[in-house]
Amino acid sequence: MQDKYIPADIERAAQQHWGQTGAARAVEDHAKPKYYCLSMFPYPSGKLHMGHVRNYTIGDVLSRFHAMQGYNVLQPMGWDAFGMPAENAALANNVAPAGWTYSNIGYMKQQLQSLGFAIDWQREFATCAPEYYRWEQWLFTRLYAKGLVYKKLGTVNWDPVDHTVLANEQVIDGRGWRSGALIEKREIPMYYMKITAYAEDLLAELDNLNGWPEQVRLMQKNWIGKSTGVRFAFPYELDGRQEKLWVFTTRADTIMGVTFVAVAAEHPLATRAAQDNPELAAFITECKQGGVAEADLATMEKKGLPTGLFVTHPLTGERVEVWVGNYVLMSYGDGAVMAVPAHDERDFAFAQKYQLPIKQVIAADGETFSLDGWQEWYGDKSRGACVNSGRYDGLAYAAAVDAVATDLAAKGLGEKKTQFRLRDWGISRQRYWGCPIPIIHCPSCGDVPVPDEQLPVVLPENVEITGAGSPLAKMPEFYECRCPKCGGNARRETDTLDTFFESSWYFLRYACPDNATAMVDERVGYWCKGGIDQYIGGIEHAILHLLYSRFFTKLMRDVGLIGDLGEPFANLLTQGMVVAPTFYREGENGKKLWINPADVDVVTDERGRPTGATLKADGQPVTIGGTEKMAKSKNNGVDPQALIDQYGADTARLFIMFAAPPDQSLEWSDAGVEGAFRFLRRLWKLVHDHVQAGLVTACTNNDGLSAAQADLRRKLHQTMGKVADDYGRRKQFNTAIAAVMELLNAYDKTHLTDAAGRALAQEVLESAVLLLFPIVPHIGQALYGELKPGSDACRAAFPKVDPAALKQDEIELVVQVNGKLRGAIRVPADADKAAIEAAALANPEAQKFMDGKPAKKVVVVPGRLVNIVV
RNA sequence: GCCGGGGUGGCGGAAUCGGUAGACGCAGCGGAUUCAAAAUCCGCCGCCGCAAGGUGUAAGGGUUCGAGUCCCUUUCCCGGCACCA
Repeated sequence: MQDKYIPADIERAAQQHWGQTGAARAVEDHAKPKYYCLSMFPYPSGKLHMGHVRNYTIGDVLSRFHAMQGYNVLQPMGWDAFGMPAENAALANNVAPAGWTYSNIGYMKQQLQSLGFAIDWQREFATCAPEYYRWEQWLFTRLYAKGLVYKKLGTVNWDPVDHTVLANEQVIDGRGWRSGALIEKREIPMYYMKITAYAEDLLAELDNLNGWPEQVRLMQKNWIGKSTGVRFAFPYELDGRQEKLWVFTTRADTIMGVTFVAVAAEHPLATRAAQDNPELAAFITECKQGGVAEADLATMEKKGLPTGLFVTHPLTGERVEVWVGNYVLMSYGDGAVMAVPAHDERDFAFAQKYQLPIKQVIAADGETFSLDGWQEWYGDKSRGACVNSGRYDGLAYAAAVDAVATDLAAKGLGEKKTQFRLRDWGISRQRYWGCPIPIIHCPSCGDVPVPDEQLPVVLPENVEITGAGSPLAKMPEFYECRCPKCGGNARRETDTLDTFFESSWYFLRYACPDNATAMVDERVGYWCKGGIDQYIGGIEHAILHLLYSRFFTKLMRDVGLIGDLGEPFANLLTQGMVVAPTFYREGENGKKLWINPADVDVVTDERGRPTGATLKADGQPVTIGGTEKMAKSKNNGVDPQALIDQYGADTARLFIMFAAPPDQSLEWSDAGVEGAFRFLRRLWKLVHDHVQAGLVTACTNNDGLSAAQADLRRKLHQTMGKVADDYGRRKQFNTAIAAVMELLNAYDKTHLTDAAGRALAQEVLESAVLLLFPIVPHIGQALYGELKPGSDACRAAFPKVDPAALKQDEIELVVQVNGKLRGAIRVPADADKAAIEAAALANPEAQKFMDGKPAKKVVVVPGRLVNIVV
């Protein structure tokens, strides 16, 4: 056996061995329980980042652990290959998006392989391949036929200089990222998926997702946002016609406090009023400035302007003024809201700003209403009852809502309604590098889906990217076509699909990536039965990707593609972000140039806090930004390759698993990598020294062991139990590693040179190597082969606890006086409460702090402590 | 702004069901080994205090025999907000 741990050699050998034995190949086998372990597939951005290493190491640990437990494991990998960065790279470096993407895939695949993940590479695919995306085009046409895909106007960010639609990410402080132009909202026709038709289902099934973190279920629940309220109308007469202005409210109990209504700038009433009101027209134009991101809309200053139009209060008959408010969203509900300034915080601020009337209609016991400032209780529907509300006076929330709804219904002006915050999913993108939408626009037949025999609509790969408009719209050879229905000249849709489309079903395709005649087949039934056993990915996907994937599973069920699989992901582990500091300098026109942390020296004060930073290249200061998730856009990614090259894959894997529990965000620092490497070298040396002294048969019971040796064997079997629990139930790997470190510390301190000790040493080392094998498989493969010549760690079972080894005659209990730790006692493991109490009271340390006073109470916590209260 | 999560030594973190705060590791300090260095090994290591002891889990309050853990308030940081993936 080599006396030195040389990672490069053993990692090459181990990977070669796994390749030759097909160790990671997954084949359907009904004799074994299956374990489908899925990690979110990467976007091929160029090279792996730390988040990938973390994500895929977690997946590999769980895969290998379950394989050792006897499961038939599938761990696939692929590429989420469509997306905006490829177009940006094309612009910046004058390379074709396809070529750029495929070369990134090549590099990143080799990086993943060098990390030794047990991935079944035969199932690999990239979503930009026509063999993949043809099936989503096929599905699109089915959904279109069912009305689950439809067309309507949607609002986008429009760059008036580059004449192009921008993503929210490309709008910075209201300006286009390249042109610097002020962004405008623009309405264009887009295709939408009717996810709202499944809102009730998507909400209800959250309750059954016991394998999901509570926080993710809660976020999805709030995102779907079911609320029950009342949809009702304010009648009005305009241009000689009787009309109705519809609004939705969850606070119908406050309807008598309505002092104005507010509509969105895009609302037809606002458009009509602006016709003869130049000031209002100017305000509406102003409202159209800026991007469409909700965070921007919600944080901007609330502004409004009266339209000069009035509507009639449906219950009081009073005239109510209509305002245009920049905070009212056309996309939510009817694009109009009733305003009750007394009982809605936003309306309160708005009314104060514009001196609009505020009418109190709810009173709570012991509280005084005042216009001096907003108080929490004004808007609390769980408190108080109606006042100043005529026949509703004295009614509390629920009763008042019922009474108001009944009265509105009697007048034909409203009814109770369930509303969702969830909106339909806009899937059209005015971009090149995506899956073409399979629609043909015919002047006489309208929108016609592309027939199956003409699928796939292949995305041309050699195009010129200019950053202004979609390249496809400039390619007649792409868009000129014949109508499938009438055969006349027609134009192909040039928009592409949102890339979330690809990632909403890829996990099913892994079961049957080679099927050229169908989207999915019966193998999905084997691997996905009861849901994918473990899904692992970043917490940033907690809402959109996971919700869309759940939605797609239901769509595919309803199109008859798969049986009722239920939810796609039975167990979900949301890993925390790998975050790193950001650094930048401001270029011309205030544009931020992001600088990689590796190129920066941070200056800290004596307490270790950063006080400034300089660029290594020129020694000049750079600005310190926030600590954010590692991302290309902020250039704060740390390349794991240097780590792998210097220390090997096992050290990289061990270090990132040891640094923090998986669901916690991890602030990147490479301090401590050395320690991970040192631990592996120490493990190597322990095994080496033992092997040099001669292999023996591992001990299987406590016969002949000294007391100290029995302690070590107990520690070993406790550790086995702890590590299995950490891997299997808790999914907390840092504590599993710490437990094995403790075990080896104890091993070092125990005298093991006699025959019984040597057998115990063999047992400890064999077990420790297998306990760590899921995390550091290369060194595990090598060391297990040395400890048991001719064996293969890949086929070894996970160590099993011997209950006999855990037995203990005497235990130690802590003694507290008034909750403060004062001493310790040793008692027989089976001592009863009275005996423990007596021993604790007799403890000299305890007596000292009892100060001669009698015990008022003695609390005995079995196996832990005794608390004496005086 | 709204929704979700988090804050524990110099640092990463542990404490799993309300029961010994700081496991394990990093950094640091002292020592052994060495011609020297690297590597390795042994010891120390929250803060105050000579010690006895006191004190300490973002801040403030509460519940409890007992609170890092439960409740309330405040504060800072992170993720998401529908066209980044």
